[in-house]
Amino acid sequence: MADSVKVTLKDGSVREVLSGTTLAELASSISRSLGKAVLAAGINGEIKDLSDALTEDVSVAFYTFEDEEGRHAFRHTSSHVLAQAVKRLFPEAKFAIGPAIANGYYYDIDVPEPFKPEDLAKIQKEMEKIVKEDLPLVRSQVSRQEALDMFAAQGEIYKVEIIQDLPEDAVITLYRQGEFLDLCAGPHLPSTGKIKAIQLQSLAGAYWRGDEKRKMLQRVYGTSFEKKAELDAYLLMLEEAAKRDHRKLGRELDLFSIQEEGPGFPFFHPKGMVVRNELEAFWRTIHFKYDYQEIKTPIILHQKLWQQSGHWDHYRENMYFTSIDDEGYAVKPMNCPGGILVYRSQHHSYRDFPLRTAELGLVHRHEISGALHGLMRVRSFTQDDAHIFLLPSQIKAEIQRTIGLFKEVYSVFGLSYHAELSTKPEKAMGAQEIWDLTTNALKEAMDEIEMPYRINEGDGAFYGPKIDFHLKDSIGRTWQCGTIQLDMQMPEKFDLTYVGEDGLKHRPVMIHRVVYGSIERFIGILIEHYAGAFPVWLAPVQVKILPITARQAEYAEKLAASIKEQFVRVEVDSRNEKIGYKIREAQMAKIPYVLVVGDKEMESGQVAVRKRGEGDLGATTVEAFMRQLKTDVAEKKI
RNA sequence: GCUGGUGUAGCUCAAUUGGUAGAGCAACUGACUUGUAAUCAGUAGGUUGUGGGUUCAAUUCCUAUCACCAGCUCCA
Repeated sequence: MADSVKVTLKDGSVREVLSGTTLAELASSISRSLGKAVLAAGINGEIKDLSDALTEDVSVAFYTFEDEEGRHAFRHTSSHVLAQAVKRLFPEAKFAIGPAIANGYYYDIDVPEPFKPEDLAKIQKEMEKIVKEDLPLVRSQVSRQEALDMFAAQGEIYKVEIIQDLPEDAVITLYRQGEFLDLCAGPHLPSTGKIKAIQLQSLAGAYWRGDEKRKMLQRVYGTSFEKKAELDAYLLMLEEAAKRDHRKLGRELDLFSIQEEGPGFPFFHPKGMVVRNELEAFWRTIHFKYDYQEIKTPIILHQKLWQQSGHWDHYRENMYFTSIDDEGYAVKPMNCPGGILVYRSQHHSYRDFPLRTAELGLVHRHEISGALHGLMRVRSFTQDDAHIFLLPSQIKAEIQRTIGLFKEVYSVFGLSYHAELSTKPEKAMGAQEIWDLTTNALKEAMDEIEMPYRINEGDGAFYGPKIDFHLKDSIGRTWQCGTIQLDMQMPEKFDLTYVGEDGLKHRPVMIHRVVYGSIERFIGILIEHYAGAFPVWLAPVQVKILPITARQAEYAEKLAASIKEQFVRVEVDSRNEKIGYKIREAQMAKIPYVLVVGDKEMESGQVAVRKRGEGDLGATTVEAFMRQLKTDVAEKKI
């Protein structure tokens, strides 16, 4: 071992330190020069605990709260503080896992009595005490047997299970802070005192190991920041985000409702229906452009169809059934069998491929009550479905073409998304070779166009692998919207054929895909994305005319009539209210254009334009205003 | 479905230890005829989610049930 080692820092500077110097020691001097606390460190690109000692020449990067790595260590340590506080207050508590997550951390804890909301405040107080105690986090390494014995002796059955599941060669480390000891890989902060602002957020049940057959533990969610001001800003941001909640805006803007008489079955009100119809109109235009043909298939179909499709075996618990003339029927949970029957009603040639049939199909699924969520998760929804029949050789190109369509649609709304490739689930139909083939086809198609994606193991449809497109809601939860599913099972089940170049019958491949996903969910996403302020082309009311007094009422009505003639959604507010009041209402209704007309405008034949978000733009001619409006609509902007 | 929480007027919320419900906004009526985010006054509106129970008395306590909220599970 050398007496000194060279440490190369992120900025390229090199320091020479005594061998055995810990990262924490080095960090404190870095911390002073940076003017902020160092929370984590990476050696040669690998995250390390700050208590690690330097024994050879390395390059070191230090992370502060501004870095993902620093924040992660910060939150991770916070979760240990949470656990310690719980242990002090509830000595009989057993601990499962407590990771750092996107904006905070949680800990899953087994307590004899579920926590009450009041307990949160108590726990938080104890956490603040632990922070004040500024307990150092000390790492130690133990053998597997030592760890098992220790946790078994303490009755920490979950820790024992975690250790047992670790790979044979795993390095097992423990962290001690004061009287509290936890199994953990780290990294952690050097001491609890670094955490300045703590906020416990919520309580929830969570199954141990995410398995609904195992015990439900108590999950405590919290967040923490380096400064109180950062915490306050974050909480304020959450409050603002909550104002965008589509369930709240849906009621305030009178777009839709969900009533006790139909849980999970949304009602679309006139204003919501405008948005929906515009989305459908746009959908039809773009599908015309991409060479799709539209069909419509029945909502209720005979049970034997669902038995043949495999839905009876794989999806029955989510379906609604009925009987007609003593025969069993089911309400469709998916559109594919209908699309297949349309395909099968004719002979097909390879020359017609890819054959793209689209359907805005209303499906019903019995989702469990706890899963329902506004428009995002409902029991009755319209999928903007399409079934594409094609030759195996056309798969890659068609997948890429479909991804192109998706990108075009999402970009119109300025939505950001991420893609996931979902592979074979446990409850799957078909041979492994087919799954490998189709899964690889999807991978290849994406890799070739450099489409980034994650892999979601075991989450495919029962008939094939899929690419899912996830969009974010106002508080960052993601919802699957678009999906492209490759299917070689249904064509087999339904004995679908086409006549090939050789004059013989062959089996086509099938792609199922939705862009919006469900119109309902997509509208929910859009409401939150736009915070209810829809662009002009989608706005339920595009123009509101406000006469200042009753004198201009007639002029306003005439104006409205001429605007409406051009298929613009216009309303007049001729109530006897002050102009300020009417403007306030129009703004709160998030109407993009307000036209104020008083005596001046009436005499000159003009309108005073007030644009949402920009305020009073002054008077202009009706023609000039209409030109602007039409440009907005045509460009689908603003 | 599970764990916890919530349910009072159209909306947002009140109602001391149990003493049969109030406010603001919205609605309606009237006055005011108004120049860019709230004019004033008045009227009406509730079997307190629903069904049981305890009690002289229940919005309040107990119980069942429904719906909703957070999360888990499941999924577009």
